[in-house]
Amino acid sequence: MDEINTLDRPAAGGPGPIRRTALHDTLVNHLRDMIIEGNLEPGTRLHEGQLGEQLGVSRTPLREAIKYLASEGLVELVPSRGAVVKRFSGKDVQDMLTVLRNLEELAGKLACQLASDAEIAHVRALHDEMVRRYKAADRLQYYKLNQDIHTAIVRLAQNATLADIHQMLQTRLKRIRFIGHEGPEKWAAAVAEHEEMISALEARDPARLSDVLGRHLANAWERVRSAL
Amino acid sequence: MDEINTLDRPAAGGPGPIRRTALHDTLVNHLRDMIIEGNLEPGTRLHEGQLGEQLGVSRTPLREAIKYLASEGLVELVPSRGAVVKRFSGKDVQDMLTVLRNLEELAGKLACQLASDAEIAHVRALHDEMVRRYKAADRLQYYKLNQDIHTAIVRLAQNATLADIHQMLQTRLKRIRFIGHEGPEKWAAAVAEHEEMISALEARDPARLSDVLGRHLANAWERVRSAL
DNA sequence: CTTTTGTATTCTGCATGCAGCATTTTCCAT
DNA sequence: ATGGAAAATGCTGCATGCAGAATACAAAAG
Repeated sequence: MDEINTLDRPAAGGPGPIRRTALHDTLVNHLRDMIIEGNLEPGTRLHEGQLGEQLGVSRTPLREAIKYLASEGLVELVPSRGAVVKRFSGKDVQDMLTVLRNLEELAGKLACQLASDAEIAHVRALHDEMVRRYKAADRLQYYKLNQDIHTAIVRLAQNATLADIHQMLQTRLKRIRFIGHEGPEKWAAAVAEHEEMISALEARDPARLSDVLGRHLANAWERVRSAL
Repeated sequence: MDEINTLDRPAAGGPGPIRRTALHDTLVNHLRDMIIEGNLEPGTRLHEGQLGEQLGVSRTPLREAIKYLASEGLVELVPSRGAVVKRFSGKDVQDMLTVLRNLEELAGKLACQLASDAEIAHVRALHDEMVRRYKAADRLQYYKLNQDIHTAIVRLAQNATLADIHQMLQTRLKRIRFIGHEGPEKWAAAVAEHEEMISALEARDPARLSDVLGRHLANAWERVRSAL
């Protein structure tokens, strides 16, 4: 049992006037996590009554959260039959990676012009930490830092729309990447690509950064395709 | 008074089992149109009671539609204060156009490989019709066909994600473009660019198509920037 | 006249109730 | 036993009700 309303209240007496997160946001995030982490598998029907009871909320805010996620593309609305967790085909994933690749290539170019030295240093720090996790074979933290780095580079482009869409695609793909467990040699290759990314960014070489980001995501498809 | 429930019922006795559009979809489309066409200006508060009465629906489905549009980025949710029509700054528009440009460049490349001759001919037909509207100085239909052509080209890329995101950005920008009334010479230039697009597509020249689509959208910024 | 404080109103957020559609179960005929 | 119709159940979709927050208003103090 994981009632959501309890998660909602922040520790009392915390410093500063912490604005209590609206239930809507909490619900959306919670459901999104459940989908990404596989607690709700693709094709699963989102049962309003049952889910609501499980989360400790009534159907109304739950339905609103579901509509929000539908617009995000994580669930599908079937008239008179509720909502189901969207299932992505192999081609869907390939299509998403194609777009993601193009967006990151753009972000790379922009980042080289717009990023400050401090920001680049921060990305380098993330990278170093990721390499440490890699050497420790800590897959979970490695994945997390990996995504953080991509997100960070995109943010350097200082384009809100770009960042939003990138985040959306990243979220949709998160579940897939969770599954795709590449072997040691491909993992090493991915780390090497990251190293090259950072160095291109530090050199502020847009063409090279864009190029390596593109290759990186092209390879990503190879890494996840086996998982369908 | 434009009650939405009446629009909902299709003409009785029509051929085939026409599935009645769910109210949710109807509401979303209606609100979207109201925002795009400027009936609801940026910054306007979406009053649940008032809007609901005006449209002839209760607050519940209306709230769900608003949440959907929020995820789409057309409205902004303010905790405990409802929803307001999102206002886009000049930089926001510029950012959106930057991303749109990149997406269309990608679509152009893919379209050249994947489109059938018949599909290309269809785009050409749209273009010819658009030119007729241009010569007739029918701005409204010209705009509509203009957007249709861009949408059609993106569809040729056969990438659902690409099409979805493109559609989303196109929608957000629709309102802005509605306002941006360029002078005769810029209008002529836009038509010329379109002509070049179609000819590059017919020649299946990815580099040229990508290039002209990019220039076209770079110029689009010039055309709307005055409207802020 | 401006600022502030207390009150009243309005609106949002969430829960619940009810009607209609979908699905499942039951029962009868073959 | 099997196919099918009809009842029964469960669920979604929408409307309404109620509590609490936000805002608007008004009166009083500076």
